[in-house]
Amino acid sequence: MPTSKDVAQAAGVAQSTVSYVLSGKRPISEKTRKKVEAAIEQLTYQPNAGARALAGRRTHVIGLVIPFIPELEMGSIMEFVSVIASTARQFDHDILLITDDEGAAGLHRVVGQQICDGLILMQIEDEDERLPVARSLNVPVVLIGIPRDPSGLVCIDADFEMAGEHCVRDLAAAGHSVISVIDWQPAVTERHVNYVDRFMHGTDVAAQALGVTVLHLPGGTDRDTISESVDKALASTTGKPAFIAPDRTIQDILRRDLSSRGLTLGLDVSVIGSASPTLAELQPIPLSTIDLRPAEVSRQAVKIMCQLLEADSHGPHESLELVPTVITHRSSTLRPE
Amino acid sequence: MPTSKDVAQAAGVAQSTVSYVLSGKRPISEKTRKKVEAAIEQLTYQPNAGARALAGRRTHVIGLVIPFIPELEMGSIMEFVSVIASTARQFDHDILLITDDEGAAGLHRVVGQQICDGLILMQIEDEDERLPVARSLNVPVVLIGIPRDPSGLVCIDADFEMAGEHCVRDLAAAGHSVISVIDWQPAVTERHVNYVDRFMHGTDVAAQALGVTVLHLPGGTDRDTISESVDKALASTTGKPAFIAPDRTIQDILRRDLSSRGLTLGLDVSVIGSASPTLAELQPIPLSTIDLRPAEVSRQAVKIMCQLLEADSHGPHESLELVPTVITHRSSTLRPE
DNA sequence: CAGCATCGTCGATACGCATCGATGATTCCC
DNA sequence: GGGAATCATCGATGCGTATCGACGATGCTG
Repeated sequence: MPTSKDVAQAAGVAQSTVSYVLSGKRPISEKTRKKVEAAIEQLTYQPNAGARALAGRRTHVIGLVIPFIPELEMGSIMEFVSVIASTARQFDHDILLITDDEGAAGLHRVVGQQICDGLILMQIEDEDERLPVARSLNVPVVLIGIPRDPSGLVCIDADFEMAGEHCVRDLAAAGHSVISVIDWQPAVTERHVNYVDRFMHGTDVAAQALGVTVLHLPGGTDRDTISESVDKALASTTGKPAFIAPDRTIQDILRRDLSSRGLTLGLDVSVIGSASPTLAELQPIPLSTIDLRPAEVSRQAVKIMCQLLEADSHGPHESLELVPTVITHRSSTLRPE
Repeated sequence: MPTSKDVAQAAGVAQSTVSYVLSGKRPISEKTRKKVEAAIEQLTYQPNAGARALAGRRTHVIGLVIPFIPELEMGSIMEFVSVIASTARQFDHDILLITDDEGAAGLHRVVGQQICDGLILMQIEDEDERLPVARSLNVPVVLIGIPRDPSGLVCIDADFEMAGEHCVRDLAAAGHSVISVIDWQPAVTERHVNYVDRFMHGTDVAAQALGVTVLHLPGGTDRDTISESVDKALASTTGKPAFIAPDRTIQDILRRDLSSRGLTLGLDVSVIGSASPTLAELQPIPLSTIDLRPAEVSRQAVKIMCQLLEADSHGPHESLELVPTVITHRSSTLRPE
């Protein structure tokens, strides 16, 4: 592997000059720059990351802490991971994967060994054991999700409250006076991620404002739970029923349950679910969805991280950003009157 | 951050002694070791990764190249990623994420900058453009998947041929004389990953050996394609029909199609699909599955990589490992006679 | 044309660790 | 009990880059 010294020699300049050509931190004459660039090209020189980190005190690596095999929702997690990684590259950084089975020790490790310049944490719980660590580390930390006490932390998430509001508003506009919200599955609610509460709160706020009724019903991944919830919903509804099922697994089960009762989506009943546009279109009856913008949340998370890194701010920061959600009408909801 | 020099000072020894205590590459007296370990503990010393990489010419990082948002199968990819990351930790390595939108240039980059000691590539296609690069890099590369020409490469994958064979054998044993194999969805087959061919070949081999008939039918993510395939299958079957649907998306559609025709799984018709045990059990009729062992494939990939790294073998290697698949009977297949 | 600021480049040093050769301290054997 | 072999430790050096101070060259001002 060629070093910057080799490049310097080939270009007939000092090693430091090569460094300055690369960083642009000092003026270099056009002539010298050309010579150096030619030498770099010819030797296919690439700076050594270890040496750069050692001398420059910057690794250009961001640690991403991913949840430990939650067995469910792997697909949506992958979307975050994938977008985070490619966005990081746009900011000239790489992503190091840290699995959550290392726990808080993992955070201390990568920061202590200076493998990473900063950390992005996913799947933040209400009372997350990683929070005290996040606050005490002297590197920037960005949370995807919002804990109960976000003080001293930098958080970003989809605006679940807005999402809940939008769903109710739209269904109310379509003429529904009773709207049933199916909860996320137990595996999610047990994890005490508070986006569930935020979503529910949004539905309540909208309901109150519009004078419609919102029913909160239990979710589950078995048919029976959903079936019971649908029973309850139908029993308390006069007029055509409406459902909001933000959990992807549940919306599948719900749709099947409704059609087995002979109810046609978009005709006898409205359903708003959550899915990528592609998947939503693929359904026999294209699904109206609330898009929680995972890609945009991921991009913002990386962007915020890189801003913090640039600001070189070791002191604690605090901010909270909510990404607006988008509701899309397809065929599974009644048309507004 | 404390350095090994600080530790040495605190313990009253030379810096090199601290290094030897940590690496164990030279004998150290019990007494000295204790002193050094105490100092490390007290200062919460952690070696600087950059310096270590620079001096030791080893980063302890493995690059993982993940496919670029294929929009489908994200869930299963995440399972690979997750297991690879935690297995790597067991071998004292970390995982750096490289998204495939960087293409071959990304490989050159991470190797050239010496960010990684080796690379694991996923989702290998028959004629993958990354193969020439993989062969020419002077770091170990492990492929998950098998290209058309695996010469000079280290490959690992599930034994799809065995999987195909097993499925047919089991259905034949259950009394089926005509067995329909539904192809993967076009999004997969268009990618020219050859596990599809290997699986199909396995089914043919078993069919020939057992004297049963195997029908290969097109797959798709829309109802109509599957429905047509089922029509064809039923038309050519005397006795009870049997289906093999290794594509996860397709098996869902297939199951629904069959029940809409009034056929009960495990009673009127056999279906073998592919799913994690958890998901398979969750179905209304628990699904008999062929397990393609993604976790085991991931573990092996990391293990092989670490062996190559240990052997310090820069020269090209060549090997091919197939992980045995496991077939599990649940209720969606007829019982053997 | 002397004096001074500006520009472009160089040499030296630091970053933190691994490793090699050397050196003193022990132990062993005849 | 003296020389060889072994053991435990130290000091010095190198890994490749970033950065700082210094310095010669150039341009400008009065």
